[in-house]
Amino acid sequence: MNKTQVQTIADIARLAGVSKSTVSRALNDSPLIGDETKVRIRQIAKDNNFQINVPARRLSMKKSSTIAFVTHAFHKDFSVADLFTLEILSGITSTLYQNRYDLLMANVDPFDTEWPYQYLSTGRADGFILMTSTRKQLHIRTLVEMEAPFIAWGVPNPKYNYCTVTGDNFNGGRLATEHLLGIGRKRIAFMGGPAMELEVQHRYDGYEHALREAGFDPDPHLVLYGEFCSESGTALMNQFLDQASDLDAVFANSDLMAIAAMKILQSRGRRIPDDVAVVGYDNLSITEESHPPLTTVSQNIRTSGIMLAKNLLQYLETGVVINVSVPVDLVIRESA
Amino acid sequence: MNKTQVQTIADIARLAGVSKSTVSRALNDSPLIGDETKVRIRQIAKDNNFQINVPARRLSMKKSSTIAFVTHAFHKDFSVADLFTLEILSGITSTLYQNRYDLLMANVDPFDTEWPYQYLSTGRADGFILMTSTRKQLHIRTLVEMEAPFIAWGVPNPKYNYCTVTGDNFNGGRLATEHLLGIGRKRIAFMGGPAMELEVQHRYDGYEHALREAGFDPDPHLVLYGEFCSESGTALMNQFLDQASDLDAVFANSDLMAIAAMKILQSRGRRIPDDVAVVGYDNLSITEESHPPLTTVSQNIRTSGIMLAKNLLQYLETGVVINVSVPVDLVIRESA
DNA sequence: AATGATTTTGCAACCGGTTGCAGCAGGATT
DNA sequence: AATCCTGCTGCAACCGGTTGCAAAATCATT
Repeated sequence: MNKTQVQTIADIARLAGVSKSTVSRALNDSPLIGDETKVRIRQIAKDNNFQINVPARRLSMKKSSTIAFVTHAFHKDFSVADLFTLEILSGITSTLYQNRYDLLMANVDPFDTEWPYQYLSTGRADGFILMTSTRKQLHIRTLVEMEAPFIAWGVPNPKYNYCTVTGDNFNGGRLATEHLLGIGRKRIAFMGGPAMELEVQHRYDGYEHALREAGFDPDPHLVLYGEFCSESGTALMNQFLDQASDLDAVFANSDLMAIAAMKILQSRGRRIPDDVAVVGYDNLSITEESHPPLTTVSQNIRTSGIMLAKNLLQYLETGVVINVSVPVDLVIRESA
Repeated sequence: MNKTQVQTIADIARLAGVSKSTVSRALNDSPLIGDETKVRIRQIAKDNNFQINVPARRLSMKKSSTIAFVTHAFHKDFSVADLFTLEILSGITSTLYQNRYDLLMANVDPFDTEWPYQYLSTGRADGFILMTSTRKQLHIRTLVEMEAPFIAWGVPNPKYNYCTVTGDNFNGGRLATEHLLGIGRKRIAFMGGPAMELEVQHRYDGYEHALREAGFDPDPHLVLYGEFCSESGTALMNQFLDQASDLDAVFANSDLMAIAAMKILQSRGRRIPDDVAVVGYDNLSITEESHPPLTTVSQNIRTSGIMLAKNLLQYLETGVVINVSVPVDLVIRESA
């Protein structure tokens, strides 16, 4: 494809009248090579559109410079439910690109516990960004026991020591609830994600904290748990309306849940935010276009993506485990 | 990470009492190796969780077994506008996985025309799946002139010979329009994507054909062009209502446009489908949850993803250029 | 001019897998 | 018994880049 005859360091060496090792060192900016030689060699490489052979380099360096992005696509197709995953990819891909790393999409069978070997032992990836929620704890245990380098989105499992990036869930719960209280709502429903998830628990803690600070006791009839998806939003909103029809606000643990909830509310004759104010979570791009546009807790998705990539590369380099809690903000639109 | 001492073919060779070449041939099922030897070596490899070193293999084979997925993330973050790209990834990743290929996410500066070298000349990727619509024709020209292996989603540019997968756009336009005519609509708006895109032109052709078959002339006031995104859907719907308020149906060139259009219709007092029937395009996962659920032309996204991957691998192997038109179906929900 | 120190560059082995060709062992044929 | 043929396995070179250590070149000092 590159029609010139210059394809290897040996070719450049021939043109420059030096040895391969000199060319390699010059291109890698080694202090062992004199400046005049270095400049001359680099100019020859540039003039000939020379590109280093990456498999050869990876072999000799014993390093793939590739990160595997672990999703659930193996057992369930991508859909709007994965919009958070898509949006966080922007920060990840751009950061890895800047650090000259590749990002590969890892298909992982959720019932397979040997899959990291297929990436690490083969030299296809140096580490993993764990994004899937399908059997996440199993994957985390697998990776930890295998001492495989990885970082996960979400609250760290206190049983293990590994890198994570999460949003400030407590504060998110608090901000959302304070806002709803601040606009005069009193019967605020907590539409939770999976109850076993720590971030859901922390968001509940923030919600409860804000209520108590305002002199309210949480009402168990106003607390339901599901999944972070539209279907749950629909089901839980219907259930809320059946068991606590006097609710005047909903704090949903995801935008998808919130938007689905709004549709149910509207279809059952409630006006948003007049009759029921709604707050979501994440600040996905769809929130600007929802009907009405959704007030939501922003997880600073791009920043979180950047942190996921940066901290994994940091871990690969230094072995230092970092757990980051990214600040959240409340983005006020029309639904609350 | 793999704590056993067995990490290379040389290690397996030592355990089996044979040479490296015998092990390599046995693992690769070469007919030169006797069955008894082959079985024995494979058992040893399995017992020791042996994994071949992929950089070494790629170096010696001069083949990366990696496909680069070209998106626009370099200059614009991922958002719901990229939901089609996300959903088509499922078919792509699973097909590449089955064929033992990796998929890497390629960040490409839309103003850069040298980017394929960074993947091909370096041996990081064997070919590209071109998904971005940002400066797509420039990328196509770049790849063609460079004789780089690639496949693109969309109608082929007749100036060049390269692999493509597209939906049957003419038929899609026809099906949507026939359906609207069949439920008694007469003033059907065509909400087009970018006017210069061939698939948009073909969808218009199908729309026009269906109208003429039913004895109608297309009304220029009922035809507007924009982009395949929500913002365009909003703007064009407003414009339609201003210039052709008597329209009784809309055929939008994407689900995102259609859903945005429905919101505008509803906000201006029109009932869907009573007053205005709406048909979208793609059959993204959000169409099930739109309000009302959207009738849409399905592009069989998963099948299209599978074809993209399969046909690129076929091209890499045989050099045969394949242009595929995937059949579309009309998925009838509540909006029309 | 000789010697020592420093700087610069080259040699060649290695990273791990693949494979063309040679060599060996065993069986068949003369 | 000798020879030939076939099947099986091993040798070692290669793929392209990196780098420890040695050698060569240059500069400074005596």
